[in-house]
Amino acid sequence: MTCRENAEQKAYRLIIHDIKTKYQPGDFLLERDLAERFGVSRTPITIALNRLVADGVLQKLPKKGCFIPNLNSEDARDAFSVRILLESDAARRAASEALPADFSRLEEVLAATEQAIDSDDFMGFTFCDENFHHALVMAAHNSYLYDAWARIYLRCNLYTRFFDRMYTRKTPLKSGTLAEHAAICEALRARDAALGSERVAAHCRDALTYVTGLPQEASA
Amino acid sequence: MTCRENAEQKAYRLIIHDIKTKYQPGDFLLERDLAERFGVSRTPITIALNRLVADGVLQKLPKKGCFIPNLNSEDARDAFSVRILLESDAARRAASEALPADFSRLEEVLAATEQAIDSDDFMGFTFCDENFHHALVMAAHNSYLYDAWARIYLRCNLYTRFFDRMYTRKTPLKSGTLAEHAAICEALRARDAALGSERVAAHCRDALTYVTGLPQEASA
DNA sequence: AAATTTATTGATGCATTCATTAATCCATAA
DNA sequence: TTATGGATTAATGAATGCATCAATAAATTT
Repeated sequence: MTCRENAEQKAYRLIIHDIKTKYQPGDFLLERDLAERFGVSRTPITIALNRLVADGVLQKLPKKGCFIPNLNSEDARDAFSVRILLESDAARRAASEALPADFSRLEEVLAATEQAIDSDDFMGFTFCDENFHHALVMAAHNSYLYDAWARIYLRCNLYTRFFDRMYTRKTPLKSGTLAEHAAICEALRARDAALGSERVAAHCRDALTYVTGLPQEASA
Repeated sequence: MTCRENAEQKAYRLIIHDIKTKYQPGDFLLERDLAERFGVSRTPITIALNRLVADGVLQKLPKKGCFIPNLNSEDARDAFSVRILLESDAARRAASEALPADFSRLEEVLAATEQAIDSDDFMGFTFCDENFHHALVMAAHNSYLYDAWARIYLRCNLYTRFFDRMYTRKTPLKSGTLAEHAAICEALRARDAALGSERVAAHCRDALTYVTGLPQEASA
């Protein structure tokens, strides 16, 4: 059991949170600043930043530091195409591999999503959305697939968050998302691999459209 | 330009080399030992080890350290299935996206492979084999796809190396590999996405068979 | 005045030191 | 003989200090 949280793990988690909510493309993340704000020394910050560079979330210049990369719509398409490839394949596998516990988890998340929508809780909705996709890919029961997917999903997610903030959307909490999630779940329960993977692919394409179907080109 | 190599980058590179040639599943990698042998302090070693844990190459126990995970044939199948998914998709994209420079690079590697086989140079052959697959995925011109692929390829490669060493193979340097690589290249030149991706998938399945088609179950 | 050189500043890169903790060994008692 | 408990050891976890380098500002030269 990995019970207590490391300083490095804490730093990793908090930095991701800051990236999602505080920083924007082009910003440099200063080690000393992060260390002071998180109440740790520079060492665990350095380690966490290097992990994020390896994750592709940050870029790094020697002796200059780590920064949020500038992203264009071509990047978004490339990233989402990999996510679609992995996540639709996960659905294909989940259709045959998912266990009762996986379905329970998926429907637990669906219920929480519904509740977040009812309470008009945007943060809660976003959290549930992420949880659903994680639960979906975990239901494929392939840890290598999950690892690869989780990385690209994190990067895709950052795009979405940046665009959300750029246009200050507190989206209408579209119940469309919930319906699509439920439809995916239904296909998996029916053990229909082709339908499940196609519904996931379509759902991810929607997410890409949500990101790129906007006036953008904000960066170089 | 990222010209000179970092202590951390050096550590990362040398640790991977040691994993491929020196350590075996179950072994713990001691930071002090690595630091002394590489002539650096513990700090860059710690960072490199954490990257390798994030890569999935190593596992980590709190206050115990990093070790080579024990792998079974189910792991190998799961890992290779992800590699097949990504690499065959890369071939599909490369069929339409590859530029003249990409074909030049691929054929340069093919020539080097032939030379390594002629000189009965096992190390050189292995190096060329890796280079071909890297060049292939790079020809897809999707950096996100390349990142995801490179990670899973590294892990698959480690399996192969471990089994090579476990059975002390200095394989006959099968020209079969070269022929398959050439056939893949040919399909890409013909801009035949379906044929290219199928040939890549078959080639990767062969690699999986090479790893799992052996008396094994050597570990828990 | 413009350009080039130099000094200052502030950041990362890395080594070192201290703290923490898990495993081992050994002595002692049941 | 076996189990238990404390001391020891050796490893990671984390903080600090120093070196290095890049960017900026200032000063000097052309």
